[in-house]
Amino acid sequence: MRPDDLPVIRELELFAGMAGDNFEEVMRPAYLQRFPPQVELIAEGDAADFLHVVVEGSVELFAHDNGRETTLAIIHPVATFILAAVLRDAPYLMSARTLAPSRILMIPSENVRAVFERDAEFARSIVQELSIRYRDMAKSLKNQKLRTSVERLANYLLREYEEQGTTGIVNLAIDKKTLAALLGMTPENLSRAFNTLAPYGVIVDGAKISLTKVPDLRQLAKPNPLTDDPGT
Amino acid sequence: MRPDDLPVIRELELFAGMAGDNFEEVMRPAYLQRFPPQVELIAEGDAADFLHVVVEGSVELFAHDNGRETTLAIIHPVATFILAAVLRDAPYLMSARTLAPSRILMIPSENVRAVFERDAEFARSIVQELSIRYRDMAKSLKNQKLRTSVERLANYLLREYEEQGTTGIVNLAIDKKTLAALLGMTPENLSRAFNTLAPYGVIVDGAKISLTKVPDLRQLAKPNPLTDDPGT
DNA sequence: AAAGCTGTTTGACAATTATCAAGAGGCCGC
DNA sequence: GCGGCCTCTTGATAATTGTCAAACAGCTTT
Repeated sequence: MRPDDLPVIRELELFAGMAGDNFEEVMRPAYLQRFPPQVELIAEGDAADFLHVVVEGSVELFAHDNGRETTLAIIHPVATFILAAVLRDAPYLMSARTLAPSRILMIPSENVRAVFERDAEFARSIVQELSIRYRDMAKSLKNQKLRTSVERLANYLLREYEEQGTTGIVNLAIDKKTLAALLGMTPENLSRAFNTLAPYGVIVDGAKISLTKVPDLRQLAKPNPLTDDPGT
Repeated sequence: MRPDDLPVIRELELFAGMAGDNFEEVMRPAYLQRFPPQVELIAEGDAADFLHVVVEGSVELFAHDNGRETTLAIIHPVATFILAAVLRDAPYLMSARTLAPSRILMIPSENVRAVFERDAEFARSIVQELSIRYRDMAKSLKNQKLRTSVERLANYLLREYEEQGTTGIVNLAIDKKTLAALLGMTPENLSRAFNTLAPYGVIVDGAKISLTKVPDLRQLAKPNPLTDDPGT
């Protein structure tokens, strides 16, 4: 592991409060690895041997059932994934693959659990992280059950619009195919959903989306903090 | 609170391991209240002032968006709900209403958080509970995104079949209307989904469902522990 | 430049799901 | 008993979403 990576990880809310010694102990057996895109890091059903941290790049969490596949979340640096499986020592419910060239920190689960047992501050952080993740998952379920595909796309665009600084341009960081899976629709339908949004000022040019009538779009999307705001 | 209620609550995995003094402290300011059916206990957006425990009866967690409503979970005794909001001191993402006459224990959030800070065993239990809830939510999302409504119904019936002791009879504990909302469909469609399952040995008589061809039903439903098994 | 590949888009069509309207059946109060 | 109310079901229809096939653009490889 590069020495200049540690501080970045230390800044992660999950690790920020823990005692120095314990941080050392968690990190000593960890290793940081570089992966090309489209590498499957974990597969659903596998034992949760490592807590993963996306240090650089991005990771897609997806799952299968019935021969179908869907995307459940996209993880951007710096964040952990599959924390719940690690804490319960249970099989992963999702698979994960890199979307971009990525550097992934892998911490053996037993070390995470060991330090959790004796570092109260770390335990507190874990609870906060888990609560956020639970709530994000609840929001995703509401989004999926209560909205049509066009509404989901509209709200996604508005969220990205805010996160990317409310310039009129939203850059899609992921493939349209992956976006379709994340939004719970087929790529064909995503394409049509973009067309449906054209009268609301949504202009598509590859991965570059212009939003020229944000108020109109907002009226259609009816964004709701209790469904949309991530990380609260 | 009745004296004979405390032991039941103490048995809850969440409270089982905590020190006696701390259990006292959490319970002293708590109160146990009786509610008739269809009482709204909390509303989404409200501040999380109390951790709720269903001691008797049952509670539906539901949410709104866009004028539509959906059911996210049904809570049976003895279990907590809205733990994540309490821990984060954040607004509830879901509303809750009693389905049956119920007794609900309400513990002030600050007491939960206070004891969490100093009882390591309690903290451990909270992490386990949160992890389970997170994973249940992830399973619900997979269920919703990867399956058709008929498949969701078939898997629901098979889960109830197992939980109710694999006699050929499954008793629906909830309204068909509520079941429809839980499974993410309209009541009309639930009715039709039952008809679709008739050739697979599903015979409906009010709330009493007979399953006469479980292997056939299983072949249709293709149940998957990573989507269906609750509480793991 | 041609061929092949991937991602995306479009069209035609089918399956799924929702909506609206109406009716059947059970339950309760009067 | 009767009417009203509720849940549930059924039918007709519409909206939404998915599937299949084809075409195209942007790439890279040869």
